[in-house]
Amino acid sequence: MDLSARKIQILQAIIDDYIMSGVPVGSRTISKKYNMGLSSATIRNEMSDLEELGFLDQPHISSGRVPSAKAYRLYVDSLIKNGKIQNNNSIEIKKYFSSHIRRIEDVVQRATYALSELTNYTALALLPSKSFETIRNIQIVPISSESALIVVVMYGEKIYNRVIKISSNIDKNTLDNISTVLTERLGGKSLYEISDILGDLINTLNINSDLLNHINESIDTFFDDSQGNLLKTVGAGNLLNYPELLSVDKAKNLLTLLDDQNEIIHLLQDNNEMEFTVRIGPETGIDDLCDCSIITANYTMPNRSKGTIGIIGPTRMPYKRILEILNTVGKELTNLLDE
Amino acid sequence: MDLSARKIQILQAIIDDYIMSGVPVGSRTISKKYNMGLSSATIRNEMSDLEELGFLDQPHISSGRVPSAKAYRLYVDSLIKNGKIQNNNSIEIKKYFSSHIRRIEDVVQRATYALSELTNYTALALLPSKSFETIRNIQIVPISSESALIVVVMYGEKIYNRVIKISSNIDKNTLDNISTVLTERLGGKSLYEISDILGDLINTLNINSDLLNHINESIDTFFDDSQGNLLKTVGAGNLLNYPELLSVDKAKNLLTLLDDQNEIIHLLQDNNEMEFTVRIGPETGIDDLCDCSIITANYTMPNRSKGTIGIIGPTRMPYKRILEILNTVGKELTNLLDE
DNA sequence: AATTAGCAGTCATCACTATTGAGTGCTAAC
DNA sequence: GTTAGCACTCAATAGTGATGACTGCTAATT
Repeated sequence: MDLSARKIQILQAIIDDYIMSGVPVGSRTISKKYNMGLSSATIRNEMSDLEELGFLDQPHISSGRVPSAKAYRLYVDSLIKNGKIQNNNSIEIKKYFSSHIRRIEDVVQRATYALSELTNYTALALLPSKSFETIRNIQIVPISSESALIVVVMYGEKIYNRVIKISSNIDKNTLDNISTVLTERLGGKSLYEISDILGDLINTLNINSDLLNHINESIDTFFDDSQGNLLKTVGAGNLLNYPELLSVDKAKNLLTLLDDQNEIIHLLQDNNEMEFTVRIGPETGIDDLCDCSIITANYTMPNRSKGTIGIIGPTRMPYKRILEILNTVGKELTNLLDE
Repeated sequence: MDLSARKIQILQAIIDDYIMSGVPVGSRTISKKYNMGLSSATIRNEMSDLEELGFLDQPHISSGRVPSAKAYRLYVDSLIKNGKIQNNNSIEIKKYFSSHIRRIEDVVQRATYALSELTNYTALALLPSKSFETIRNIQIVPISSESALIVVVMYGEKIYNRVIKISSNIDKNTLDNISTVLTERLGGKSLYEISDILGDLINTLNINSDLLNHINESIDTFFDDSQGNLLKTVGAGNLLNYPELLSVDKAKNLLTLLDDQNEIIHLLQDNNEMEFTVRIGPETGIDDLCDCSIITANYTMPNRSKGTIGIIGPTRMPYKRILEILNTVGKELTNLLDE
């Protein structure tokens, strides 16, 4: 199973050539272009071995060979292991941002545009998950005699709010007091924890249980917020740039997949803390993506919660370059959010 | 120039047939299928006239005829003028909404999904323009010794907020007072008007000008909010369903157009208060859309501001059905937002 | 034992051709 | 004014053969 140095060299040449040309590469091409002092016949034998080992595929019997997902995996792993992914300083990412953009959503949106333009692939971005957010401050603000606004400020500047009905006999002072208590009790907690705490509060304080229930219900609905906007997608048209995805059916399936954000979100969220996650073809676990790779990097918010940014493109992809771009954009994004 | 009843009848038949079949329709087809007691030769003569008048196009010299944009225009105008656009009660739109969705964005997003599924075209939605929103309530809430949250509640439940720095010597009461004054002075105004008013306030009151300036700056940035999310797009993949748009170049251009939201936004915003706006092919004014039609309807928010919802598809489109669906969805959307 | 040259065989691609059929315009007859 | 008939056009389709880039295999070479 262990590959000889020569096999690796040949495999590398095939990968390089195929990434550049996009057409199956034959033994003669390798023999001539990458002069390693071997005849095409020898290359042929080695290629035959490599195919048997699962690193090469042959679209049809008299065509050249194409790297398999396994080959790309080997290649990408060696890139990452050998620390070949540096910052690509030639990339001018700053120019995509204007200084007055503040909201997290907008910063991420811009980065996604940047990524799509820089790579010419479809860029994806996942906003930080709510499960990392913790509450900083809660304030109930009356807006009419019968309604109030509950504002929940999270660490990291994210803000949720809801209008709730209140009975008209609650005055501003009472609301202020309740706000103070809630901030004390719920500060530092995540949205997932507060339902229980509020339940306790209702039992122990035994006041305004109506109001607290309303608040509890409101906070429950925070989870619905921007569900549709959790995922940004830019450059879907770029999918049509690549002949291997160009069959109408494939392209349509991919576009439909992008519409149904849930599946993609799950995929992007599952990135076990790695700096990069590279999913090649079948590794994505989604049938429609069997000819695609998804490469993602994480960015970090000041409150340590993590979002994900990445691209989706054909498995034939200049992985080194893309990883460098992603590295650069991810770091820059983290920096921007730090301000 | 005025068309005989017979010409109109024949034109109608051609439009109907072409909308259904998608292939250029010939004289014999009309003569046989729509038995109006005329031979194909007569139809041929009439078709020749209709072509000269600009209602029909001929893809090539020996093919059948295809309705021109002008023909569709005539058809659509007659549909609308004769009040043929009813609610299509067979359309189950309610099932697309679950009851706990509250935020405007999410309701509209759902409606957009619904529209895309019902029509099998690409659905677009434009959120109501900020210029219609008016301020209901302003509240400044301290969140730490050096920062406060300014919350601006608009009529129609939209809420803006920003974190601003405050000097630590401003206490909660002062903030409350300022909030009250601001609400009094700015209530009922639109975001566009307040800069001047705040300027006046700074001059006349001559207190806390620092804070008021901060607030002014913050409110200025409201205009940046969700600029990227003003436009919803669902079902881009549906563009690939229609052979007339299927050339790779065309499809790519369309997808790129959808990415660059500004152009579409302008198009959708320009709908001069009509119940429906139908733009056929060249009428869109966008080159890439010369084979597409855009049909939009308005929906109304409780605060009377208007958003737009619509679809984009090939010029060959069952206009009657689509207009009915749009009518139904638009009305339903207005109802939902009313609650 | 590894490498290479040579050769037969496979297969996608492309250009070319012929065929088919839907559709037109025109003219003469009804 | 309407229709029948006919010559003509043209897109679409299928079939053909040539081309060229491959491979796998075998026998010769190093």
